[in-house]
Amino acid sequence: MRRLEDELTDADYEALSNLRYTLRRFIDFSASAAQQEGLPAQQHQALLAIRGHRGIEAMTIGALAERLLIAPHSSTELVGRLVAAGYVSRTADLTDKRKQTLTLTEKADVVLKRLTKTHIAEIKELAPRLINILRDLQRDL
Amino acid sequence: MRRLEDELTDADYEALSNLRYTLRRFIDFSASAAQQEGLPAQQHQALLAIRGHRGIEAMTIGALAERLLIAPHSSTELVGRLVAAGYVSRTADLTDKRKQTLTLTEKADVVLKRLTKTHIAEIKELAPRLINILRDLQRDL
DNA sequence: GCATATATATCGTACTACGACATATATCAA
DNA sequence: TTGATATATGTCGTAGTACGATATATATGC
Repeated sequence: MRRLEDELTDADYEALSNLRYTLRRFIDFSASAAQQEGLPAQQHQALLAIRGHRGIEAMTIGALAERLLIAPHSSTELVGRLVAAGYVSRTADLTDKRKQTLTLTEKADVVLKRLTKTHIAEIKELAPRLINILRDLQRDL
Repeated sequence: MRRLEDELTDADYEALSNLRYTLRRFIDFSASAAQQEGLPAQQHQALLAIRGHRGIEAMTIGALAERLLIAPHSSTELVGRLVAAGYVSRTADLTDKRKQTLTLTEKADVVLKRLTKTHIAEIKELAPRLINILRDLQRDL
């Protein structure tokens, strides 16, 4: 379905712009929902990453950094804020004392549960639209 | 397919966490690509929004703000940076002198074209994975 | 032709990630 | 073991960007 010349059409730019707009709206929705619960967006995502972490080993500062695509020392700071706000407890790993294992507090569980329900509902609305945009872009190039 | 209780399972958190991770990777890819071209991520997205803008009327500061979901005066500042860097020209609208119409410079066209090609290629890779994650989440709740 | 609304602009502030650097613990080779 | 190097986390100052508060110019409606 791709045209022979590898030039871009107005429709290509428009489709990509629409994708960004759709993503932005989701991110904006998410940030607002988190803010209403008193959580900055990054802290919410950290909680989700910790809660959603699957694996034998517990979540650590470094693993969180990888999951959030931030530098390890940025993860340290983020966790510092979460601990200060009472959302996360941090204890030294028994087998490797350099590592800090992270656990959600009851307070975090409650808030995250509410937020997750809201988000899944929002995604139910968003997904069809997003899938269409992605299909359009896939068809191209 | 929803369970009777409206409780969330570990798999729900994990799926949502995976979605965020996937989105982050795309955003990170995009920011890196833009940075390589010397553009901060927000400036890249502004250029895309201007170029991808469809409609009879030209893009303005206010319309850009709406499209990027930022406050009008943040749009002013963003455009200020773009003009300073030679990516955008700003001229007063003839019919409404309050408005500033925005146009991409040749420099911006060249850079944005390269970035857009790269992005469409990346989306071709990303889309199937993202669509699967979205489908999983849709099935739920 | 005044009152109000709209569009854009300016300036100081706050938040957060980063770079540079530091410390503690592990690991590995000799 | 010991020492060298790597890994994990932590600290502090800096920079970038969006915002709030506020200001100005132009439109619009009565």
